[in-house]
Amino acid sequence: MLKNGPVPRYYQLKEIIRQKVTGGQWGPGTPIPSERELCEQYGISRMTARQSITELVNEGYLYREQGKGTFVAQPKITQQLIQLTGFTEDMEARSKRPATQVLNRAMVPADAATATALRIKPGQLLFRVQRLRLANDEPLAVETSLINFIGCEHLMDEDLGHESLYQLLEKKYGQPPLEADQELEARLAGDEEARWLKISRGDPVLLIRRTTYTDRGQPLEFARSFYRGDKYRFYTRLHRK
Amino acid sequence: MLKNGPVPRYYQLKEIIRQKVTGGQWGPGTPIPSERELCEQYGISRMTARQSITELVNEGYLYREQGKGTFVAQPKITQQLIQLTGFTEDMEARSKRPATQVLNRAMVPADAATATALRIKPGQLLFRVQRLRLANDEPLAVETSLINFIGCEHLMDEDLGHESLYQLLEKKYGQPPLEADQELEARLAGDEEARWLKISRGDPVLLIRRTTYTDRGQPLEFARSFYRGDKYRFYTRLHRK
DNA sequence: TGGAACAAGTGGTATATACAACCTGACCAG
DNA sequence: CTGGTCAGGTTGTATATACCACTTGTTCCA
Repeated sequence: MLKNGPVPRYYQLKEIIRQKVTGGQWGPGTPIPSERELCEQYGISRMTARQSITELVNEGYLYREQGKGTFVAQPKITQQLIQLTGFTEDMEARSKRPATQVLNRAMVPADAATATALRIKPGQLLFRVQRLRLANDEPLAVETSLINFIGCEHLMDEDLGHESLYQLLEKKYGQPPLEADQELEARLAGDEEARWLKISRGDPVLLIRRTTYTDRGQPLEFARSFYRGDKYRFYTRLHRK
Repeated sequence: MLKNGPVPRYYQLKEIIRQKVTGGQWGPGTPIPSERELCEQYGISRMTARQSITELVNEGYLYREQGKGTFVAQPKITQQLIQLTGFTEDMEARSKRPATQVLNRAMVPADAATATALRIKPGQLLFRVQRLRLANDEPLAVETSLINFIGCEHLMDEDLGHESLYQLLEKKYGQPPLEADQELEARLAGDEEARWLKISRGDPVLLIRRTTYTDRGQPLEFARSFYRGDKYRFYTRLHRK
């Protein structure tokens, strides 16, 4: 019997089911209890149980077959790695020790490419920070972020060597990053990248351009990163239709 | 007033709203009619209207704010390009003329890495096809696909130079690809890739490893592709939480 | 003038109910 | 043995209703 409290019932049930799936209690391919059974077991209505299941289906944990039932999906390999994360969270998911070195920061006017990505007029003042990213004390990437929101100039006073930019944006500035579009490209390292990443000119690097959006779909950040090709792989998941 | 017919009402309303959003009739940031207004306008219940809106929110067209309303989101740049597509569909979305040249095909036993990706035992017979992919008559990628499902040996008889592998799997073999996990890595071209792609050894290439799953989460295909770094960018979208 | 209280609007959660569409197995007639 | 029908299970769609949580504007009192 689920309790009426601060946590919605559909969410309580969702977590119970997710536990059984990720905990291996219900293996891949096995049918979960039918919607009507769940109603009765947990003393909730069918529509509520359906909401729990629907969200888990959208998240890829379950799949439905009309007339037959709802089943546990095969777990995906990259389940953990396709979320929008800052560098710090990304490294922790890969069990590496992250570190950051701020190379420089300034308020700068937007150039044409940046203005297009952020959907603003060229020349508008943005906060720019360039950071060297390390994993287990080795340079892994060099990243240039441009941030645009009302009040972004206060970022000049933050300690971005130790505080997560995304955490700051969310908790302190009320600008939670929700989604990002990314473009990936294979390149050869130029002199500048090679120097920072401690590799040779002509070594392979992964160039990632990222535009980050808030929950309103408003562009918040445009970033350009060079990752060492020999030390970094990018994971993603694609969906049909 | 929505009709009761083969198309569900929630889906009819969903398409109506999507049209107004993508057609520019409702610009970004503008509020759409409230759920209660939509009920009345279209003669449906609130839960039905909610289902339409919920799906559009999940697809990124709208966003909700409790107590305020539902609004049109800013359109994303890569909206078209982040779906799971075969090479042919991918090129069409980029307005390039795709072509394919089958280099070889065979039934081969799975090696260790492939067996892990496809979750099968090493040594199991798989269908393998290696194809050169061209865009506007220029070599763009060389791709090796390994396919595993019961009956995959019949693929030996198909004309994969002109027929889409994904279309075949879906329409003729009842194995619709639904999702894929991908790994991307920047590399330097080796002699073999360089020869096929008409580039030089040491030029940058994007190595993509892809595992494709059916709607049951069953691994269906494991593919390894080398894309010319100077002619191809990969797009993706990330979500928080 | 300031602030508290209230009302009306929004989306969020939840219930109870009904029928349609689809799948499976059991049963029966030919 | 084959094929059709039917019953009983499943998910899919849809309605009507209720209350909660949150936002905004107004009203009114101190």
